[in-house]
Amino acid sequence: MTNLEIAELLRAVAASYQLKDADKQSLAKSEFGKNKFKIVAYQRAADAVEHASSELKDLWDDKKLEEVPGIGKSIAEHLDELFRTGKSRHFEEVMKGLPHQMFDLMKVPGIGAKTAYKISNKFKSKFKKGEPLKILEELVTKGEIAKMEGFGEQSQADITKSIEETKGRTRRLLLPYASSIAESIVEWLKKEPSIKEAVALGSLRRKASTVGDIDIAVATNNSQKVMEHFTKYPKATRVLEKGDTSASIIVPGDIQVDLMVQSPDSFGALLQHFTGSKHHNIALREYALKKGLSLSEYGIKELKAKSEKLKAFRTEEEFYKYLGLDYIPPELREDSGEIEAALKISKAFQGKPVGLPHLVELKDIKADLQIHSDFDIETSHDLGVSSMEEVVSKANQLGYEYIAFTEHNPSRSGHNEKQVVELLKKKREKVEQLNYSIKNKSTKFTQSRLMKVFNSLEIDIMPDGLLPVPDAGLELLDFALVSIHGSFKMAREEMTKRVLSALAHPKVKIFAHPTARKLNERESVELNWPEIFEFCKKHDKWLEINSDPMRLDLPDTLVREAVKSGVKLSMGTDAHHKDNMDFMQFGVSVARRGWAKKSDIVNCLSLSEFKVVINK
DNA sequence: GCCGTTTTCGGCCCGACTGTTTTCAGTCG
Repeated sequence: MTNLEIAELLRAVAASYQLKDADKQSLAKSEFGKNKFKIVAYQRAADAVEHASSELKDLWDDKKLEEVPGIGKSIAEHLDELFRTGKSRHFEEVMKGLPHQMFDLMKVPGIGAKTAYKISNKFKSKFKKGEPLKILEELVTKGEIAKMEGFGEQSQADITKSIEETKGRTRRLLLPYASSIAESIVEWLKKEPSIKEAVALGSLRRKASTVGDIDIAVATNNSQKVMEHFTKYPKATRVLEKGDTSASIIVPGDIQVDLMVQSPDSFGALLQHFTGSKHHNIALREYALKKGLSLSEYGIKELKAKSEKLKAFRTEEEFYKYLGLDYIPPELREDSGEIEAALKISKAFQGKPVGLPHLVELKDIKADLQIHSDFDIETSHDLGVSSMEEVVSKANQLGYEYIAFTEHNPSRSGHNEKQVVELLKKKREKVEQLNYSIKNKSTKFTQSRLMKVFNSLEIDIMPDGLLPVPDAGLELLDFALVSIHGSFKMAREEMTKRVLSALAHPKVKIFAHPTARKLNERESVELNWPEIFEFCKKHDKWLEINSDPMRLDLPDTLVREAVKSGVKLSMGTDAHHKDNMDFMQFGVSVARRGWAKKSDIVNCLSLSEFKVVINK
């Protein structure tokens, strides 16, 4: 079972408990609502599973299920049974008597447990044949839903539109795409004079690898006007909600855009609230409650004070400060220990330096360590389209001290070993020429800040762990990257062996895009990460953070693990065009989300420092 | 059902919006 399937199962269990609570007739009054927190617990567990960095099955193999926050003894036991026997008697017991189609209906926004139950129960026989969502579509088309008690024409129409939008919205948005949508909406908002500020928040501000919907906060003293203006966004295909302080629209691509407004005086609390994550906010509010404070998007309330006067904040910094916390950068707000770390008093806890890390920033980056030029060495995969000279000039603009050219290795079919070595000789000569020009500040490079171009190569890791380049070819390189480009589906231990065998070569320094995932397209390969980390640390190998927005690989959660293990990271844009070198910002966001500091990243070393570590 | 540097018992975030109700339940973020 995949993590997603398990998460769906846990949500189904949560929904079942919800219905049990609601079933007043079969329960004594004292029983009513007693599952309230169990429901929350199952929902939290579902979220945790969905966002887990490893396959749950692997964690189960290693007996580490309970290490996932949100999974305790009880759920771990049920999952254990599920993995061993293929089912859990407890889950089945809880869901007994409920039409299983209802859990499919709940995937439609606006349909929760109760609505789903009512519909699937009423049309039991119809749902028996065919796909639940198709049947639901038929029902709304025939006008059957509007006839039900508690429903009407409006709710039926909403369901119709939601089904349609669900179909269009199967993928999550990559960061650059989400940013551009948000930018154009912010631009539209700023045309309304009463808007003092408009900022995109949510997962976009936290720089999550993908974005589900777009959240925007506005500071204004005239929310009425803002609501009018926002819902008239020319590209909006539907207005989902429009209230006094918040509204939602749908834009092309079936993407939901949520807006919240607040007065400039209280804008800090709204920024904090709407940036999330949901789990960060819950944890923060629980922490505040213990101090007798209640948090919301409006500000902070003293619970004891009789007046319950609300304290307002202009900025987020003031908001966190009032709680006795250091400012928590948005990238860290995932409820994964950031609140504890931001607690000032804990800084000297047990003599260990805790506290928040000083996260790496884009300006700290002095190099790009994966770039593909158009220099043709008859590669196994796609060549770049910019010349080495164009890349060098772009690197100068970015203020880098050094870069590495990492074209793919010459294809193995079509070349014998001797030919491969010949091609690599050609490339080495070219790089040497380039370095000569840079060093002597030839006319093209008079302003050059860039001091060195490294001769590298991105080499396929063959299924047997061997490299398709002979030693005589590897000798020509300053260092090499290795990466997986085929045979992705391999058992974890076999895959681990494959990778370690390739990494073991002395010329190999970097494991590039280590999980080989492609967002929305391809899942990660399975690897024994603790073993990989241990090997890298022991042998001075580096894990790449590939900054291409469709990869972002290592993923943030694994970056965090790597950093904890003391493994060094290398940043590369994987640029196949000089303009793609701007992707570095996305890689830096991943590094920050993984709590990486400057010292964790080899690209932050100066050229002279880098020259030392590259030969270690 | 989960969780813990004021707790292994006794807590568990806080609010907005809508439709179909006459005062709230359901859903969402």
